[in-house]
Amino acid sequence: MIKVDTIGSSQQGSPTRLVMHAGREGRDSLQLCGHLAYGQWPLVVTPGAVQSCPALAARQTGQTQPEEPIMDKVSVSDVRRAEAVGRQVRLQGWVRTRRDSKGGFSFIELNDGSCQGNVQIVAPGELPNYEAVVKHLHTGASVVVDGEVKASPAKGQATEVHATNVELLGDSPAEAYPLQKKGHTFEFLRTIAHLRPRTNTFGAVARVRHRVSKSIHDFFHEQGFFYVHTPIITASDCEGAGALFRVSTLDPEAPPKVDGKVDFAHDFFHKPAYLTVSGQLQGEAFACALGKIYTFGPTFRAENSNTPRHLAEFWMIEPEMAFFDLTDNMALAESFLKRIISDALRDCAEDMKFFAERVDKEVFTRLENVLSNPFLRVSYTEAVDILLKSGKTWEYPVAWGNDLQSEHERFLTEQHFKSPVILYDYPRTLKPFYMRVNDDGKTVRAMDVLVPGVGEIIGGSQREERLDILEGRMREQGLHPEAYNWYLDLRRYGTVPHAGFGLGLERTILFLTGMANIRDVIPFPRTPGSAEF
RNA sequence: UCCGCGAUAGCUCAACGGUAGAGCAGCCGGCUGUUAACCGGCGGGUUCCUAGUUCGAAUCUAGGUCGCGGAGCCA
Repeated sequence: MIKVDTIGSSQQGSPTRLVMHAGREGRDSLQLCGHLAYGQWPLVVTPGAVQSCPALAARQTGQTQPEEPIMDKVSVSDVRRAEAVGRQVRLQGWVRTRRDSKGGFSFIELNDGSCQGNVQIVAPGELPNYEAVVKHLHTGASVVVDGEVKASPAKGQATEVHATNVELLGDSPAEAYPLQKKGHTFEFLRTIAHLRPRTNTFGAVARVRHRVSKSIHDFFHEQGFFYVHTPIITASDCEGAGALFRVSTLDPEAPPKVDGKVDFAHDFFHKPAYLTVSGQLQGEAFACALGKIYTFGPTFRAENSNTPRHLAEFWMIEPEMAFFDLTDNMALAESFLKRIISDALRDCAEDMKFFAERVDKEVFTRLENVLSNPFLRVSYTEAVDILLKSGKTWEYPVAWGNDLQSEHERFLTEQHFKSPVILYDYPRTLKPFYMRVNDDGKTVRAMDVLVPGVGEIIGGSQREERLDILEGRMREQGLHPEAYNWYLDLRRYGTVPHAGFGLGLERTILFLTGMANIRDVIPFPRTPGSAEF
């Protein structure tokens, strides 16, 4: 008997590298390390498992390996490939559906989340538990299946697994399990957010979301950026953007008071504290030291927004670059978005095909259009001219100095240009203090990237690096420069031109997948009045 | 927060002041290398809550709750 300590393995589908410490007693351990093709290694083990291991015993004693059934623990994704034919495998997953044949056997559609598709298990009537277990497998039940991968004689799949063993791990009573073998509305699935990842759509969303997250890290790493973890709790109540969630350990029933007001000097941080609405200011500090950085983390807005595009808790990516001007910033934003799209199309082909067929027929057209065309650069002033000359009647009036509304942005990107558009140089009165003032004195170096279908997906700017002008802008907006002392230090000591932007992860996933509601592209959405699960 | 729409079987919906139904799924049976399988049968309801109008309310009225869409705020 051998106690397995650790196992390392390479990517599935390629030769497997196993590192195994197998101690017979105490410190008498053996590390095996080598590149072994599938089929050579008859182990189905997990760390901590105690089991007999003839192959390892053979290695230790120099004997040849015994002949016995060879089982590789593999994913559904692996066995659906034609190359898997002939392999003996162990699969673990959840039953999607079962179809019985009076020929005396059953088909089981098995999914383990590794990919969009299921693998068809052929379970013969000869299995000892066929009548008792297999014929009562319900949607949602968890099973272990051993068997041989064979080419499928019927249409619909390249391979199927002929089971030699089917073990039920956890039943899923059909009369109670909410997920049925039929389409459900996203609205209903939101009420069972803990089960919805088991559906086609939400599995696909989760895999695309993972791929996008990885693309973000890959892209920035390759470009020489450093990932900086900016704080989630902030004690500066003056970040400007949006309503804040308060963080406090005071007793809400009886907070300490001074002069009738809550005395935050007795609170955990000795002052009022909040959940972050942006890591940008801290990001600037690190950009002004490391050159190019990005943040990627959760962000919180306490706004009472009830729309398919807003969450109270969402994930945001905020790159910040020293020695970048607005032009550099736009170029980065464009290549960044294009990279995310092309990675997803290449590496999530099956899931993207699902979205195109079942969620949004336009998704490929839209993404390919974005990939193959340069993003247009249009100044705010030009955009206002276009809107004024469009002959359209607007619910909100268009005039230089007015903020652009959803209807204006949608017109520009969806009807007028039919392409992603970067709008830049907005009136200074519309934008926050940290954006760099242009020589005209009227506009600031802001940019918004608008995409068809979603609207604003990126907002950014070149930052104001001149101390006196920055302080003036703060006062202009009713802020106290003293409260931003550390931020102003970045301009007092070795100030540099720099720029950055923010990208909403969930809005990016909406854009990529064609999903319509932001609550359906985050695992457990938090919205006003709703923090279930 | 404002405007609009909605809430009926596990799910999706119908019933438009007069006995609450269908499809799907579930259960049972039949049939089949099946694949959103198909065919037959069966069970399944506090019509969101509270109050009101009425001989009678799923239906009309008022208030509330929750959900969805549009707008604002923004990513």
